[in-house]
Amino acid sequence: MGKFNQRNKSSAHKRNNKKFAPDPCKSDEDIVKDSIHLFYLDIDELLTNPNTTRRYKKMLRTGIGNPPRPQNAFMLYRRNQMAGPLFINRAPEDKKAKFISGEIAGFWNNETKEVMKTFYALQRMAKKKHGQIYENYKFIRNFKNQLKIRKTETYEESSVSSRSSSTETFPESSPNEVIASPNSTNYVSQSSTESFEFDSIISSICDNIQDYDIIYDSFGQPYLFNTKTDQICFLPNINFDNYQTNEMMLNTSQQPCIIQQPELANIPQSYNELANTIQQPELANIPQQSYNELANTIQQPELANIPQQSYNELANTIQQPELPTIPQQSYNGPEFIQQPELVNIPQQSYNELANIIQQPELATIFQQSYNGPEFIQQPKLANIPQQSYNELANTIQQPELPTIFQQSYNGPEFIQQPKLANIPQQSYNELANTIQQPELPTIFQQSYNGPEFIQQPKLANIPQQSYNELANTIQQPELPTIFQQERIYDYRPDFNLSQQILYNMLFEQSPPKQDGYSPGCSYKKST
DNA sequence: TATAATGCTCTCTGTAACGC
DNA sequence: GCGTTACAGAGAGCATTATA
Repeated sequence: MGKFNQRNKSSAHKRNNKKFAPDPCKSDEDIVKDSIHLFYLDIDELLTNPNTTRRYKKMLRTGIGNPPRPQNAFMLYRRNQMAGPLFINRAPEDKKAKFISGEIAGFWNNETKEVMKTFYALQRMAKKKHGQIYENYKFIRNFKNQLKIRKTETYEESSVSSRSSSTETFPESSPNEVIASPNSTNYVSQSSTESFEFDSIISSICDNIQDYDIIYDSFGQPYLFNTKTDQICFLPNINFDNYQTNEMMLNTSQQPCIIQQPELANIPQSYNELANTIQQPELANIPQQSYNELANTIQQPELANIPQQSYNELANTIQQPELPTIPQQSYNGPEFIQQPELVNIPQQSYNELANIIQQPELATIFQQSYNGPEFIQQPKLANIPQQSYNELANTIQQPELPTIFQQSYNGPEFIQQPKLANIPQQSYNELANTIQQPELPTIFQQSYNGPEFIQQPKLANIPQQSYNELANTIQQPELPTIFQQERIYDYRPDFNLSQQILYNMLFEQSPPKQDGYSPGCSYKKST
């Protein structure tokens, strides 16, 4: 469509907008409710920006992105039409968007005033809902020249390191300085075959870690820099990308984060609040609604195949057929809220559970988990079917599983320690690789799912320390190990960022190796 | 004038597997 | 080692209207 036409239609829409202004005698909700227009999507679903879009998926992949704009009347109309029988069963060759858009535009322009009025009401409702989800959202236009700059920045970022989302990360390390360094006399080792030197350097780091920094050249290649001797060491044996999460967390916890990218200003507010709490603004960009897609993105199809709303299938996946006895709605979203008959958690049932799994000391933990203030203040969330936990305990014979599930409902720790919400969600990949227990990431994902997260952001705050403590209690040391790889709460305050990364690399269990970069990346590795 | 959604097509880039 | 080919993944473009 040409610019000229678009400008003409733009003026037409202004007329329409005035024509279909809010009705002072009727709310938008009533307008929609009274409409006889056929809706092929649930109204609530229609009003919500879909999570199947490319921008959403990109945000899942990169963790960076601004909230989508609220849908306008035509977009709502088009989306509804696309879900209708006229288009949904159409052959792929007839589904080209360029034709469909025109076709739907034709429908739109021929619609009655009543239908138009309905969709303008929906537009206002969508905007309202959008405002609830993304508080303080403000649309920031991305001009073409800015886009070009941003693309360049993105290219450089990707070629430098996926860890470094901004240049503020390492202001003390100028890439130019570093790239010249390998040619200098201070350069220690560049060949991966020089393992002896590498080992000796690592040994030196262990003894004097505070003398070292990590610096990067313009290709993103990390080097070890001895601040006392000014020596630079190439680190061929360490995949720094594995420590992305650690660095991100350290970076934001120890250094002020300056957001220069305009798109970051539009972080959904609900995530903003979370991020503010945990002092990790970049984590706010992680879409929390869909871990299936995340699993798809991270190329772990087996994770993606675990339906999050279904414990039956989960149980099948992990080959524990007895798990289907877990009432599924109790863990998930609106269904749970809409089933008021599931009331009153008998406290002793958790004692019994603990007894059954032969760890009486857990009884206390369980009771706390289910009796926090939220339980009292949010009675509808208390609707956890009770006998199910008994049945679960009777059947599963895996004490850690019920424990994990219950964590999802948050004990007092959660309320009293909101800052412990720092579960890096991008790290499910590494988590899944590490633990090799597909049910565990799935379980954790449950904790973040569903509308409750958006509507009740505090419910997302799973206290991670409690996992460690819990895991210690039940004598499953692998659990704290898993989480420790993903977070650093016990970082050394006397270390700077680089030293902390080194510290974690050297003294913590190495995360699984990953590909250096995925196909399609338009940058070359340094040689 | 970018962008909200959509699904297809095309282009670009990197990698692997070949043959020479 | 070099060139070619095939493949995969990512991203842009298209086409629409309304909006900031």
